[in-house]
Parts: sequence; C-alpha cells; structure tokens
Amino acid sequence: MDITRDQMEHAAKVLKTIAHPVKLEILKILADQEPMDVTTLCGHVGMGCQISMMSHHLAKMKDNGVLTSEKHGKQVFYSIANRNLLNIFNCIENCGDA
Amino acid sequence: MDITRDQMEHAAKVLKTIAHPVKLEILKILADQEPMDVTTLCGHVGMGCQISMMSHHLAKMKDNGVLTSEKHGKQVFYSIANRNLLNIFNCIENCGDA
DNA sequence: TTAATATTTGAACATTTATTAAATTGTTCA
DNA sequence: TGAACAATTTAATAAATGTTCAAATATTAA
Repeated sequence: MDITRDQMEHAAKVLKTIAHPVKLEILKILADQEPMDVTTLCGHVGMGCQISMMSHHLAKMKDNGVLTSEKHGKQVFYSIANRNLLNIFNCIENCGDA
Repeated sequence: MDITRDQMEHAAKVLKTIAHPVKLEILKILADQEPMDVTTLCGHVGMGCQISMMSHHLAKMKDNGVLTSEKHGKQVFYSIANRNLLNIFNCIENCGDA
C-alpha cells in the first residue's frame, strides 16, 4: 500500500498515456490479438479512423513504454509491452459505476 | 472482458481525471484518512502545495465524480466517491515496472 | 527504375490542462 | 459590525494534447 513519489510520477505518466478512448480501444484490441499491424488495427477501431492519427497514438504509447513494435516488410506490428497493464480493465469494470 | 464504447469513454474520463501526480497523491492520502479538509490535505501533499491549486484539483475530481465533499463550518471535507477506484493502486504496483 | 503500399513525420490549429496570483464568498467569533 | 480564516472563483498565462493534412520515408513488386 506504500507508494513512493517516483512511483506516483511514473503511474501518472502511464495513466496519462492511456487515458483516451481510442488508446484504450487499441489496448483492448491488442489484448485479444497481438501483434497487429497499423492498418488492421485502424480497421478494428472503426469508422473514421485515420491511419495518421492511429500512428500518432501508437507512437506515443510506444514512447511511453506501453507498447512495443516490430517491423516485418512494409508493415509494423504492435504489441503490449506488459500485459499486467491489462488489469486496468478489471479495475475499469469495477469502478465504472462511480 | 467485454467493454462497450460508452464504458470506454467513461473510463477514459476517469483515468484522465486522476492521471496526475498530485491527484494520485490526493487519492492516496484520502485512502488512508477520509474525509479531510482542504488545508490539512494540502499539508499532507507537502512542500509547495498552494491552497488554490489544491482547490482546483479537488474541484475537478469532484466534478468528474471521483470525490465528494461536505461543508462543516468554514471547512470543506473531501472523501472518495467510490473506494473501488483505489484498486488502481494495486494495478499501479503490479504494472509499474512496465 | 518506377509505381504502389505501409507507415511515419511535421506543421498547423483548436482545445484542454496546470499553475499562479488576486479578488471574492462564506463562516465564525470577538 | 468587522477582523480572521477557509475555500472557491476568476483571470492570465504557459504547456500539453488531439486531430487533420500534406509531405517524406521505407519496402516490395512490376
């Protein structure tokens, strides 16, 4: 239950990184099927998803250590860096009624 | 494991609300002792905490349903609206190494 | 080499966020 | 009433964010 100031800063950074509907959606999709390339991911996110936007989101998530990527041919495949992070979805389900 | 788009939006809103070092600190402090008034809370947060800043943070957290408040005399006491949200700290401890 | 595809990058812009100081409201008490 | 205290509000400003578009970079295949 004891959390240092550094952990607090780090936690805030991670939470800030994923606290966005599209970014949560990305995590949810990758949770079911990873790795996945940008275009396919964009398709799963649905209507109005622009590749460029997707790429920006993915880049930020990667920069902040939430995702990893691997290039195969023309495509870049993204994965979740640490699947422990997915526990946040349980938390979301339980706390959702707040 | 299935989360609707609305839940996603709501989750993003909550996460965005608390994704800040001071706001997480506020939650941690209230987790141990609630309710607590603004000045005391500010003291616990530590050096450089300004009442005005604290009030802004608290107002936002209250607006977004994370905290509740009650006025007694000159003081306003804040509490955590739904302690289930505190599960996020377990999540933080486990996912922190990402 | 050129064309086509996948992705990234950078600029521009609007919106939101965090911080600080100053002014304001509300409450208690002498 | 008015002084003292607690907290909120407002305004100003800087910094971060999200989105879109256009241009640039790889990579593959013709």
